[in-house]
Amino acid sequence: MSGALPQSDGEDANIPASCRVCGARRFGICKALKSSELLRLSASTRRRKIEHGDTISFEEDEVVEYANIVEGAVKLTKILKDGRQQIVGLQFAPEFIGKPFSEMTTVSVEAATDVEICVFPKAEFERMLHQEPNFEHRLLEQTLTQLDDARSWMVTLGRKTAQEKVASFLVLLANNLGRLNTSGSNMISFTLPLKRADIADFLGLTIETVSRQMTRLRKDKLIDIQRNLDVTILDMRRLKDLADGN
Amino acid sequence: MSGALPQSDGEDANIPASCRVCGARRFGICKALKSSELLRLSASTRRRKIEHGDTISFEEDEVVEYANIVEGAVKLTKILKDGRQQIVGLQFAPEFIGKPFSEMTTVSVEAATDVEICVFPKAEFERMLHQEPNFEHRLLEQTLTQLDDARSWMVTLGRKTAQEKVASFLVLLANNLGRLNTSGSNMISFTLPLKRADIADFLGLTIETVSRQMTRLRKDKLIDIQRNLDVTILDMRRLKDLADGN
DNA sequence: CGCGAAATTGACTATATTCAAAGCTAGTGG
DNA sequence: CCACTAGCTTTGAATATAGTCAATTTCGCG
Repeated sequence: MSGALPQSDGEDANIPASCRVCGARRFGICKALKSSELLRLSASTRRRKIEHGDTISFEEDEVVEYANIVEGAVKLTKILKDGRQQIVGLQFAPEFIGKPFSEMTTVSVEAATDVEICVFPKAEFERMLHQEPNFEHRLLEQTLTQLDDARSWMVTLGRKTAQEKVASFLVLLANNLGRLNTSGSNMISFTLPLKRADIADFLGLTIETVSRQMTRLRKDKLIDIQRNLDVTILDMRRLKDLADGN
Repeated sequence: MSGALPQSDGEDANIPASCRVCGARRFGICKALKSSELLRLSASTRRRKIEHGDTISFEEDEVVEYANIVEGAVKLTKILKDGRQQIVGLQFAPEFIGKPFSEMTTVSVEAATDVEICVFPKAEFERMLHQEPNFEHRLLEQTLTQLDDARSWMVTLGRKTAQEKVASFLVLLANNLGRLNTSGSNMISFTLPLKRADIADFLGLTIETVSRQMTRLRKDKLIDIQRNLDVTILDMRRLKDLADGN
């Protein structure tokens, strides 16, 4: 059946059905795989849906599988013994989740929105990495990007004011989730994938401080918020300047 | 000549002389190279000494070469336009410096101590990565470790008090530079590779706050400091607990 | 409509910053 | 060898920013 139909995108007709619409195949690590390899890997993968708020794996869990995010956003968190928490990363489709070549994870992974992931068993994934240098190369590139992101965020955590932190957060989301507003102007809209408590944990602030800064940005006409979670950025230029400390 | 002598460590006698005593060969990315490959790579490398305080490469420089740290410690920094600065990483021998597969760097690299590095030209290094999957694998492992380190430090920056930050910094140094004190007790000593201003930039604090917390740790008999830069940790257990927020 | 969770707002407090002054330390030259 | 300087570091006092605690308001959902 698949062989008879013309492929709209001109790609190999043999790629697995579940991969065909998967962003990870086009922009994630699976891009490095040939169709035959994709087919083989997909034989041992499975899709899993995770509800918003559920934990995918706990800090210091044993590593037993890896995954690509197919849909949604996840947060990576670390906690101190007394409960203080820090979100150390937000990841969106089609990024890779997991800590290859390790026995233990060092972060908790939690679904920030409703999430769909494509799960690889540890052994099969690592075999694939070993056999296909391009695959590992791709993973290296993603890891380098994540390292860059982490270091940029360190500047936010260490050196920015509460106001600048909140602005930085909104700019980050706009870049990852933002859609041009239907009104046709250059306003950008998105739905917050995190509640205030999580935003606070991401920014190293308290809920109250986040709330106050949001209010201030609203009063300054940089953003608009509807029902606590739908954000419209009214002036991206000024918001970016604020985020960058100008 | 080299062939006639028995090798004390039983290793291939053909490794380049400069690599023979280099920590990167045993613990860094060069560990992944066979002696023939090491020989080839070393043909295009050169050693360079950099004085404490000198900048090795600037943020947003074009990437033209990579390097291994042979001796000493370097700091990776990012700055905001108004001059606020954040150190986003400290690296010690035999770690790798550089941003592979990129046009531009995203951090400044500066010698924290007097430093010796082993420089690879961009093209040759990337060719080696491409030809030798083990080499790239090793780089991936180092990058994953750096990502982990960065994320751990994000907790320090976002969620710890000034006191805990300074304790965390001292524990970090003890792990990387510490030597058991000559007195034979379980005290650990090292020389600070950073002055107060840099420590402040690493911890997201001011000079004065760092100084006050150091004084407090000294008064609490957790550490001792001689001549502003020689630190002895008197009670590692308590210092670690403090750093971890217990 | 009414309930519980989440977010906002207000008043007060604490922690770290800022500004200012004085103390060390290492290196230089008399 | 000592005095002097320049650059760091420490210390102190006042201030500001974000945190804490508490009260309301808003939102989402049965």
